[in-house]
Amino acid sequence: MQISSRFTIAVHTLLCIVYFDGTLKTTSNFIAGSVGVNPVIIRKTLGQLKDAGLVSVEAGVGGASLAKDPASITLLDVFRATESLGGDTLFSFHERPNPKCPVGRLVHPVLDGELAAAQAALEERLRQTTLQDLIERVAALSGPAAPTCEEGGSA
Amino acid sequence: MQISSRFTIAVHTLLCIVYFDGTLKTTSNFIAGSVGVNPVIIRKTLGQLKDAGLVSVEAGVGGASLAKDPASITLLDVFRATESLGGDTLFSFHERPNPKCPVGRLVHPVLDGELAAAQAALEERLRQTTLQDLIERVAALSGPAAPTCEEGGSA
DNA sequence: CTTAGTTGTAATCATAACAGTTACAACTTT
DNA sequence: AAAGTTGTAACTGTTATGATTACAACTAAG
Repeated sequence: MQISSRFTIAVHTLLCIVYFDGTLKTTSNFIAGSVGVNPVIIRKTLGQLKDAGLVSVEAGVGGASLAKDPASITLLDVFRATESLGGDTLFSFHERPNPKCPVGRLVHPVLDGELAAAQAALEERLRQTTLQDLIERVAALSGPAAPTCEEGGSA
Repeated sequence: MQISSRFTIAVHTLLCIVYFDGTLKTTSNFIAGSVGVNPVIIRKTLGQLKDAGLVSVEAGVGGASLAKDPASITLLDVFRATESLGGDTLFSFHERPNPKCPVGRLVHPVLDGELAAAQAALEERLRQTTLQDLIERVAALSGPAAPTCEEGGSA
């Protein structure tokens, strides 16, 4: 089972907001055109990012902007904002191990720590990359051209 | 989105096979009683573990046994055997980033490496724990009592 | 004040994955 | 031949995802 695309959609959304900052109004429709998904998906994503304190969205007029320094937003922040594990761990566990069996009784004590450590390793790696890192790579690769974006490119 | 419970079910299955080795025949029905799931789920899990070369299953007579030294089976082996990402990565990516947009064009080159690194960190941590490690903890916690298992404990 | 554009959210729909369950052919030992 | 087991197919129910439509609330511009 894969981790949902909400995470990469959210990163893409943030990159749009930063990349086009000051030149274009980043509405949900515009971002949806760059990401290639329905605008409602972007609105929900922006809602999650807003709840996490990463962006602020202009009601009515439209357009989103960063609420924090891009150097202080890590991929882990985005991951946690969008992959709502909400109290749950990344790994799901079968729910009814038999308490009358030694293995069933001990599988949680024996395995939980390992699963938590693996999740922690993933999250630690995500924490090492910031939005600033990513936007610098985009800027380096996209060159000095003015930031523009034709919508409806591949639908 | 969580990683499916197939992984922990498979680990539980392997622990049963090792723990009851030589004392009880570990059929899919028996293992299902310890894990707390339907026997067909165990058969499918055993099929995946067999395909990965981790266990061998006796057709007809019933019962499964390890095909390798427990010290040489890591959680990563089990993870790859059961979470059939089959060519795919752990993170799923939105499928239609707009190639006419700089961000849409560069989101893959910029982000793919980070996602791969995060997945590698998770897998590297899983690789550090062997089935031998886990079974030793079970043995230590379960004490010297003879290995038995009453089925149907919590269903 | 009206209009246009946008956000936030609800409601539906289709699809896919998962897990439970039943059923049954094929196989092995007794 | 009989009993027990595996491997697999088929069907069901549940959950998550993503697409889509619709609409009330909001803001700025004219």
